Amino acid sequence: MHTHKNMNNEEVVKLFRAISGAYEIEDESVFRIRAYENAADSIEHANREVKDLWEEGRLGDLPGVGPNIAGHIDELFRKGKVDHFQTVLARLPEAMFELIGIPGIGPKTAYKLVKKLGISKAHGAIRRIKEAARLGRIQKIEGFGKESESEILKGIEEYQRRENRMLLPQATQIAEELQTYMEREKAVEKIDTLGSLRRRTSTVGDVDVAVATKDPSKVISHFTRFPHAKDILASGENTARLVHRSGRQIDVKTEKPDRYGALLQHFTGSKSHNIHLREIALEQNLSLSEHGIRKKGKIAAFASEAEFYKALGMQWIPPELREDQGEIEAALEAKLPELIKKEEIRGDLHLHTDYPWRSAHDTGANTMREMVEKAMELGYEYVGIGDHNPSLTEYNRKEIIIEIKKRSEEIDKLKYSIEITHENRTIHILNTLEIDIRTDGSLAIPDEGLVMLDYAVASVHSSMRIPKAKMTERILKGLSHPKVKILGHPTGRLLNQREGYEADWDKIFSFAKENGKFIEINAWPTRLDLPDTLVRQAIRMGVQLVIDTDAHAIEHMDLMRYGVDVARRGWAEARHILNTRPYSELEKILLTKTQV
DNA sequence: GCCGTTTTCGGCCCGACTGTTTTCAGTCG
Repeated sequence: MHTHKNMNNEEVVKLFRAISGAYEIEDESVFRIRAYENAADSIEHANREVKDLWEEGRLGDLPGVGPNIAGHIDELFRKGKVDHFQTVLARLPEAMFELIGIPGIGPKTAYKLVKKLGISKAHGAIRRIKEAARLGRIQKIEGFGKESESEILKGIEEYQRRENRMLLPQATQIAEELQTYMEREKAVEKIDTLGSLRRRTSTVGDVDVAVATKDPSKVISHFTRFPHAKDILASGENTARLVHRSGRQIDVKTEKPDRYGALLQHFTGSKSHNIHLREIALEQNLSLSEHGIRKKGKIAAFASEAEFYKALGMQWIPPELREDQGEIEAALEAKLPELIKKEEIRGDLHLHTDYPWRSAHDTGANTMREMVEKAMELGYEYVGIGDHNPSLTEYNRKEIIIEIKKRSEEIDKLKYSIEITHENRTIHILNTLEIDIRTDGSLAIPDEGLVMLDYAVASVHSSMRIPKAKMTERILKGLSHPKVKILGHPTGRLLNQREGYEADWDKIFSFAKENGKFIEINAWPTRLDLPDTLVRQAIRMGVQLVIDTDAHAIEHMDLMRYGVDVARRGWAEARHILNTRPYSELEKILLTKTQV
C-alpha cells in the first residue's frame, strides 16, 4: 500500500483498516485488531485533519489513539512511511487490501479470494475478482457458493457506483415524504427517523425509519407500496428495504409499541454512543440491546427512549448529542444543555437580494421587499438586508462609496413603505453587506462605505489555499474592523466538494471572544459551516455565534432549521446564539455607534 | 493496542443476518 507524508484522513483510515485486516489474517489478538479498527473509526469521524493534529502535538485528542498508534502516525508524517506497517503488509498479498471496503467482503474473505484466484497485485484486483465471479470461478472455491458469488458481484457494483453521502435537507425531505405516506396506514402508531438522519449530521448515508405497531405485516406491506419506491430489495416479517426513486435506500424496522423505545435508541446510535452506554450498563450488570435491558437473563421492555435512559440512571439525551463526546457523563449528572430550538430564532442577519449593482459574487433572485416580506411571514423581528460588495474591478473607490449611499437610501425607503403597508407588525430592517476579506486581510470596501452600514459580514471568497498562519492573520485582520461583526461561513468548506481552509481556530475564537465578534453558522446545505465540532469548541471557549441562511432567494430562508441542527450538535443553547435575542438587545450589541 | 474517581493491570459491546463448512464463521450496524 502506497503511503506518503501528506496523507489525508481517508487515506490514513484505509491504511489502518489494512493493518487491522492484516492482523486479523494473522490471528493477532482480537483486541489489537479492534484497536486499529477503533483508531480508523475515530479518524474517519474526526472533523479535523490528522496531519493538523499531529503538527499541533494533539494526536492524543483522538479517542482510540494511544501512545503506540500515535507513534506510528508520527513516523508516517515524518518519513512518509511506517517501517512496522510495511513489514506487516508485506507478508500478505497487496491485492486483498483493495477488496476491504467492498460491502460483504471483510479481511478473511478478501484474503481467501486473492489467494485462491492467484491475484497478488493491487492494481486491477477488483476487476479481476469481477471477471472471476462472472466466469463462475468463485463459487467453486471452498466456503463459497452460487449465492456468495453473486453477492460479491453485487457488492462490487455497489462499491463502484457509491456516491457521496446525501446532504441533510435531501435526506430530510425523503424521510418526511415517507413519514406522511406511512401515517396514512392506521397500524402505524409512531414513526421516527433513525441513525445519522435522526442525529442531524450534515451528511447522511441511508434513510432509516422505525415504526411502532401492533401489526407489522400491514406496515411492511404498506411500506413496500410506497409510490416513490423504484425497487424492493427485501421484505421480511419486521423489516424491509426499498430503493427510493432518488437511488437512495430506505430501511424500515418495526417493533411493538411497548418495546419501541429500545429499538429507537439502538438504531439511532451513534455506534460509539451505544458502545459507551453498554459499558456503563455492564457495570450495573445490565446488558443493552435493541430489545431492551437485560438483567439476570430477564429482558425489560421500554415503550419510550426516555424510560430507557431513565432505567440507566440518566436524562434522556437529545439525538444530536449522541456521539460519545461527554453527553453520557452529563446525562448521568443531569447536566445536559438546554439546546437551542428553531422557534427561538428571531431574525436572519445574512441574506442576498437582486439589488442591481455589479456585484463581486452571485446576486440573489428576489427583491429587498420580497425578502423582508418573507422574514415577516416567518415571524421574525429583524432582518439584515445584505448583498455582496460591489466588484472592485467594475468600480473605483469613489464609485463604490456612491453606490453604497444609493443602496442605503433604497433601504431607508423600503423601511418607510413597509411600516406603512404593515402597520400592525414591525420588523426592523438592517442595512448590511457581505464583504470580501482580501488576501492581504483588507476589506473590499473603503471606510467611508462601511460607516453607512448597520453592521458587516466579512467572508473569505478567494485565495483559499494559502498557508494556515497567513489565513489566520488574514481573517483576524478582516474581523478587526469595528463595523465587521460577523465572520461568514468561517471554514469555507463545501460538503462533498472541498475541505475548509486551514486556519488556527483557537486563535480566531479567542479574538472573537475578546472583541465581541460573532462566528457564523451558515445554514446553506452544502456549507453547514461552522462545522458542529468547531461549534462545540467555540462554545467551550465562550464565543458567541449567529445562525444565518445566506439566502439567495426567499425559499432559502426556510433552511434556517439546518443551521439550528448544526448548533444543537455543537451543544449550543439559545444564549449562545445572537439571533435569538430580542431586537432591543440585538440593537445594543450589533449597532454600536463606533467611529471608524 | 487502549484505557482508567472502584483499576497503570486486566479488562475490552451486542445481536442479527447470511450462506454454507450441519454447527458456525464472517460481516454488518
